[in-house]
Amino acid sequence: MRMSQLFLRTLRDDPADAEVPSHKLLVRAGYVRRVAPGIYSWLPLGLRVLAKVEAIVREEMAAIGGQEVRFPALLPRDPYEATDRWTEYGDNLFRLKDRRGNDMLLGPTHEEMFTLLVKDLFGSYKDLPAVLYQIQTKYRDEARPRAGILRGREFIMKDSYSFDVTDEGLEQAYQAHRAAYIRIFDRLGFDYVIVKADSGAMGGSASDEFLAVLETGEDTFVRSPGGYAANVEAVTTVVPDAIAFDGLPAAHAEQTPDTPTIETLVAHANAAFPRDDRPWTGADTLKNVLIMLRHPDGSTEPLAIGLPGDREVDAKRLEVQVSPAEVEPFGEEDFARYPDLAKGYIGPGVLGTENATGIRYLTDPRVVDGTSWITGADVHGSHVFDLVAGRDFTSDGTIEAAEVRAGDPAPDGSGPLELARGMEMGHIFQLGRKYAERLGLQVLDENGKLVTVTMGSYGVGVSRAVAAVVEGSYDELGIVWPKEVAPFDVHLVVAGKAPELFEGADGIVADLEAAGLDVLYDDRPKMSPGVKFKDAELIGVPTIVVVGKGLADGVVEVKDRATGERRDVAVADLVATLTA
RNA sequence: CGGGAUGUGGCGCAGCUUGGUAGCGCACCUGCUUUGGGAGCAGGGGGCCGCAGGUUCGAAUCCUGUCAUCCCGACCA
Repeated sequence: MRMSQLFLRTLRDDPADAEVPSHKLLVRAGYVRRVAPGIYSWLPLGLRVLAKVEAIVREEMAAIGGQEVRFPALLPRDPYEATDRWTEYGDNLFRLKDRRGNDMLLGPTHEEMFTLLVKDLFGSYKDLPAVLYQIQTKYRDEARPRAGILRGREFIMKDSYSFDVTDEGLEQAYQAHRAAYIRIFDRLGFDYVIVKADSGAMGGSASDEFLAVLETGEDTFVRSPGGYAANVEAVTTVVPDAIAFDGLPAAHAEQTPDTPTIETLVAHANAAFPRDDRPWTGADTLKNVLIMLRHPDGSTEPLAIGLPGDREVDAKRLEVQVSPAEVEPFGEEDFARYPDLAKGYIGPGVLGTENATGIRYLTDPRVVDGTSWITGADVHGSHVFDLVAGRDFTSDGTIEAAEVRAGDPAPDGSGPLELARGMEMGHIFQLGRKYAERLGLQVLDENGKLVTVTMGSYGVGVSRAVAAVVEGSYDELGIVWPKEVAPFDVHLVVAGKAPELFEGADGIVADLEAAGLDVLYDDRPKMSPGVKFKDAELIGVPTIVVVGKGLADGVVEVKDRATGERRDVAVADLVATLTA
C-alpha cells in the first residue's frame, strides 16, 4: 500500500475528548473517527487491524468446530419478549419502531436468536452437539460510554453458543471454548487473567471471565502469587478456626457515650478501657449494618449484616449474594418502625429472627464461634465488650458481603491477595437450560423422549480487543503493534527525494510483497524525513525499513519499532532478514 | 440519574471580564527554497462562534432557555 494513496490523516495533537491512551492514539494515528458518543468509524488502517483480530478469532473457533453464521443486528421484539429481556435490559436496549409501529431492537446479544435457529432446524439428539458463532455488531445504550473504542455503545463481538443434550457435553464445549480463548488472547499479546466470575445468582453455573489487565479497566479483580484469580464478587473469605470458649472473659456492657461510628468507638475504647497487649482496632468491633431488600415480587425485607468494623460492605458483593432481590437503603422511616434499633449502637442482642426485631441477621464468615467483639448494646451510649460469637449471640447464617482488601488470604491458600483493575475481554458461561426452556428448544433423545437442550454462551469483545492491544502496547511515540495484529508487516520509509531512492524503494517493496509481506510504503514525495519517521512511529507497524543514503552502498536500515534497535541490512538480504 | 466542566474552520486553542469588520498554531492549496527526526519564506482557501429567543444602533461577547459533548460517581461486554 502506497501511503500517497492511503486514506489517512495523522494528527499532531491528542483529541480533546480522549482520555485513555488507546483512544488518543487510535484517533491520532488515523485508525478510527468518532461519529457520536461511543460510536466510531473504522478507517482503512483500523479495519485492517480489526480484520486481523477477527481472523484470529475465526481460526480458533474453527479449531474447536465452531461454524460461523450471521444474524441481523436489527431484530424483532418477540424473541426478547419470550425471555423477558425486552424488559430486563431496560434503558440499555436500543429500541425503535418500524413504519407499522412494530417494536424492534438493535441486538445487545443474541442468545434468543441462536436458540430459535437451532430449534427451527434441529430436532434430534443426533444433530448435537453443535457450536455456532457470529462476529456481529452489538448495541448497548450505555448510560455513559467512555474510553473510546474500549467501551462504546456500538461494538463488535464474537458470540458463540454450544448446544448439547447432556451436562457432560456442555462441560466439554465449555472447556473447549476456554482453551480456544486462551489461544486467542495469547495471540493477541496483551496481559490478561482468567478470573472466576460471580458465583452467585445463576446457581453454580461455571463462568470464567478473561480480563485484560489495564489500569483503565472497569472491573476490580484479585490475584495471588500462587495463581489464584477471581472477580471480587466471587472471592470467598477464608474462615478462621473456631476458638474454644474456655477462659474467655465474660461479656460486659460499658458506657461509651458519643461513639456512633467505629472510629469514635475505637478511640474511646483505647482511652477508657485500654488493653494490656495492644490497642483496640476497628477489627475488634462488630459493625451491624441494616439494609432493605426488595424482592422481585415487590415485597421488602429488612436484613442486618454483621461484619468486622474495619471493613465496609461491598455493594457489588452484597448484590450478588442477595440476588435476585435488590438492595435499598434502610431509611429513617424504617428505623422508626423498629424502636428496638438504637441507631449507632445496634448489636446482635436485638437482631436475628429469634430476637426482638425479628430481622434476619447474617454475619461475615470471619465471625466464627469463639471470636470476641465490641459491639452495640442496643442502648444509646453503650457497647458490649467481649461478646463472644456462639456463646453470647448467634446469627442466622453467614454472608460474603464485606469488602475484599489487598493482603487478604486467597481462598485456596496460595498467598495474600493483590487487587488490580481489568477490562472484560471475554466471558464464557454455562447457560444451562434457561433459554432453551423459555424458548422451547427440545430434541428427541435415544429413547424418543423430548429433552431440553443445555447451552453455553461465550463472548469475545473484538473491537474492544483492538483497543486493549493498544493499551498494553504503546510508548511516547505512538502505537507498538504486536506482529499478529499489526495493520502491515513492514513500514517502508523513503528518507530523501532523489529519484534513485524511490526507484530503489519500488523494487524493494515489490520484492517484499512477492515474499508475502504486507508493506506500507511511504512514497510521499515532498514529505520531510522527520514527518515520515514520526508517522511511522505513531502508526506502529512492527518493522520500519528506511531507504536513504545507504542505498547507494546497497544497504537499508531496519528498525524495530518496539525496541528502537536499528541495524543496516544489505538490500540483497532484506527479504531473508524480514521473513526469518 | 447526581456532581463538575466545555461548546469558536478538519484538529488543538485564544478572544468573552469591558459589545464595535472572528484570530493563532497545526493540517490543507500554490510557488520558490529545503531534505535523516513533526522544515523556511511568500501567497491562498475554508466559520450560521452549538441552537433558539431576548437586550442593544450593533452580540462570539450581556440575559433567558435549550441541546450537545467530556470528566468524576451510580450503572455497565
